[in-house]
Amino acid sequence: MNFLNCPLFQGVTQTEIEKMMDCFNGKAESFAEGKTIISYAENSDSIGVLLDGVAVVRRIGRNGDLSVQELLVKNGLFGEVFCFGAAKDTVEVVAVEKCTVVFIDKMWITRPCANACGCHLQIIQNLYFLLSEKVQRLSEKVELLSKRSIRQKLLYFFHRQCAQEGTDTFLMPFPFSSLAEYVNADRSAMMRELKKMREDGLVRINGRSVTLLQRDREEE
Amino acid sequence: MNFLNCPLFQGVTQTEIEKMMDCFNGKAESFAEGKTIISYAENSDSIGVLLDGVAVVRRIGRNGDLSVQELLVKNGLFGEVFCFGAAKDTVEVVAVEKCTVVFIDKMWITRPCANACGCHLQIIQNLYFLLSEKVQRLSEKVELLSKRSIRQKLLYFFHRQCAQEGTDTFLMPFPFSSLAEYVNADRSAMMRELKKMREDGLVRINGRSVTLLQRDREEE
DNA sequence: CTCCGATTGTTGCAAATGCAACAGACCTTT
DNA sequence: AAAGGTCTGTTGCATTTGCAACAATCGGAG
Repeated sequence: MNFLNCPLFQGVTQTEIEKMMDCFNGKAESFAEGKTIISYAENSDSIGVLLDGVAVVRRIGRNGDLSVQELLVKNGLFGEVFCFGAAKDTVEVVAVEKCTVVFIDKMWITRPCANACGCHLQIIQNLYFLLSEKVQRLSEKVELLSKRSIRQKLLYFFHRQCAQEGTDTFLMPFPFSSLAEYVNADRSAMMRELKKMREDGLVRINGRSVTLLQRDREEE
Repeated sequence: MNFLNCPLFQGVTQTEIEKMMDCFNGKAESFAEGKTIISYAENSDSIGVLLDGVAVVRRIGRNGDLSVQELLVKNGLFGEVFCFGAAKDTVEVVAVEKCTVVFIDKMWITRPCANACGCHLQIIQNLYFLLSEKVQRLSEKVELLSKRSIRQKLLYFFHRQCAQEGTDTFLMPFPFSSLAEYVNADRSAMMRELKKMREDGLVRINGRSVTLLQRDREEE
């Protein structure tokens, strides 16, 4: 098992991690496709690391409505949110393909362990960092979704990509069809708007390369 | 200064807190209306507790676009998110009215202090808990905003309220006009939809009391 | 090369939504 | 009682968007 690329263990050496595994008696478990890895209802008592495979986090409301909350891939972390904050409804982590998982007991996180691992604090800090990142991602998405029109949503997204790159041009990280999902709009409607924006001289699009043409301000 | 109602210090006694204040040399500072309490750019080095007053957290993009991220009231916490996760753009906390604030250095949070306060860990845990809650609130909002129609957004909101209460009736916690903002729709459009929903026998509305009439399923 | 699937691009039409404008209800203050 | 504010409720109209259906392009597999 290689933990080095796992964000949760950033800054901790492989040997330290393996030593630590005793503390929270962590052993890798396997789950076949379709199996429920863990279910957070009331009794949420551990978080987990997905060492291999793909899984989804899905929320099940009391009324049976179901929604996919997150997609987990190799090295992904799950349960960090539901372990402490008491979720109102059930959250399940389900294997989409064969998965290998290590669970870490919640208790281990909240107290120094008997062995007084030096890296204990490091991991708590990592956890904190990962949560912060998640909050920021979500805030950003809320802001995007709060834009009233497709055009505003697109501009918001484009500006953000550009800011990240530092230039006024960027390469789409995924196909336009996925962008439509992301901004929560119908694909054809989005394409139509994209065309108008091109005609209005707001953007230039070449394949997956998008260039923002400065001259627009005040999209409040 | 009374810290007892402050979520960050939950589970810690008043005397302990005051003793702790030495550790992170926390002293209350005052800010007049309109003043910037703190600005998180690169150099984010402390979180803060709003002991009194009202403030807003706002994000300023590189392009100058500004958006209010959060409203802080008495006992509110700020900076927990930006302190560690490196924000891409600047975040400011600004006093809306006269504010009293205590800052806690980031260092104090990440390491055990010299005095080895017993409650240190408790506070880190509280912080973690608060972050989890925030993630859940945001996830919920993303889910709501991802509904394609006003009707679906309203149903989602109503179901959620009912689930919380445990009944099929609940009292609106704020005026309908605010609900419109929350679901990110035009108020009149929302009222129109609300009327249709009443006509379709989905809900019954009496003043601020809303009753969900079961018979609907599959709003996917 | 050829076929196939995924992606991009387009269009007509119906439905949903935003916008503006207004009226009545209710509450508090003067 | 009168006045002013906020909240609720309504409606016409223009615009935006979703939906369905289809054409064109591209890239890889055989």
